[in-house]
Amino acid sequence: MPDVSKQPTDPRVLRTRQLIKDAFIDLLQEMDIEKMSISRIAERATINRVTFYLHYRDIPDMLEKMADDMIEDFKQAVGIEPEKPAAAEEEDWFMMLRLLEHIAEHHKFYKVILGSRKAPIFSERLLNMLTELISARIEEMGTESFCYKAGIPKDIAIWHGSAALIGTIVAWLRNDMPYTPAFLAKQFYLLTRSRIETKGE
Amino acid sequence: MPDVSKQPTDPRVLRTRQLIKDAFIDLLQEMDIEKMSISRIAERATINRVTFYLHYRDIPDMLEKMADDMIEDFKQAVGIEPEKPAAAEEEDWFMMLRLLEHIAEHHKFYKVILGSRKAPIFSERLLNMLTELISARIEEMGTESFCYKAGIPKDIAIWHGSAALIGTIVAWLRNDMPYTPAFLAKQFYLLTRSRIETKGE
DNA sequence: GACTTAATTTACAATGTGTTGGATAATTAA
DNA sequence: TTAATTATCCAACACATTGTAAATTAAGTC
Repeated sequence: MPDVSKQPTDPRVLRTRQLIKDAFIDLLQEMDIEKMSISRIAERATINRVTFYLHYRDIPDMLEKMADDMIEDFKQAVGIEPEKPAAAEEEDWFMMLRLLEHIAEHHKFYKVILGSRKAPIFSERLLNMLTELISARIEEMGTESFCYKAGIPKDIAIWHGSAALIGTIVAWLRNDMPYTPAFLAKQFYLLTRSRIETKGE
Repeated sequence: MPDVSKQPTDPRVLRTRQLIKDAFIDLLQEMDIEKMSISRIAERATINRVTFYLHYRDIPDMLEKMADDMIEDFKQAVGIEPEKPAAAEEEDWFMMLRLLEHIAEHHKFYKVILGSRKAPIFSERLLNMLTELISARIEEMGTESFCYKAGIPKDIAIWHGSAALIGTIVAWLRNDMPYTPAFLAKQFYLLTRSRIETKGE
């Protein structure tokens, strides 16, 4: 069994996992995930089927670990982890921009992984992450937020906001990104902020 | 092969399909859809495995047809089909209410089918339906709408709105409906309408 | 160059798939 | 009620995929 630790260094392991990932993405464009099999993946990846089992228990396990990696890359790219209790106001806009730019940069991957209705795990994980993010935002704002003033329960606002965010991104990807990240970020900012600031009167 | 037409009348057919549907919903609560097999479904439904093939080609086909039925029931329950260019304003609120009440009435079904991240087909279909719905709404409003005044492209507003709607419903189901349909409809109305009316000044 | 570990090869039992042909039972029409 | 139709059951089949085990080969590390 190859190194299970997060960051394998052996080039053979890296190569194999990359081959598997590429093969999976490749196949996902051709067939439903239902018809996906370890045999097919191994064949497309030009590795022995048994080798697959040295890295993943089964396909769901593979998806799980790939989703882990995705979230990891995502957080790092968008720069969420670090400090930043945020400068509120425009900080949201910048984060949204970084987020969309990161997706645009790897759109080939994200379109297949999120856009196809085939592997819900990925959208699911991203939704969870964004939910935390938005949740933290709203929490930060406290009595400043629109929800508070309008008496809207926070959790409802969070459900609404995170679903709108991921849904907009997915639709944007499915339509082959007809707007620039900056433009879309601006529009989303308008759609969202108008709720939080405007009515506060 | 049993009657393929939309409304089979033979009680044997109705019984079998109901048994399959119940077994499927039942199994979905226990296991990932990945581990779902025709064998298991047939066993749980207390029908012969071969009988399954008399009704559905395979599992994806079964999901497809069940989703068709769901959308059909949904449209009928919410009463979308008929005329009603809508009285604008509060009409939205009433539709949202009927929609949530219908879901609440069959929450056992919808929670499993939508709430579990296992059968994306259903959420997908519902999303499409709601997208059409919201799309029509925004189209109706024309130059009255917030998007128009703020210069937000319609499609972005539609992506945003429909994703927020279905996402909120799914989250509501997953959390075991902590709010009444009426209350949630009201909150959603506030979150949405504030965008469309407020900033229009 | 020796050691370590990944990947390959071959093999096997177990399970699920999709399709037969014929028997049985329920439904419907005469 | 009888006779028809037709859904379901049953047994069996070839086939593919799965998950695991052994021994071997190849690549990477020290």
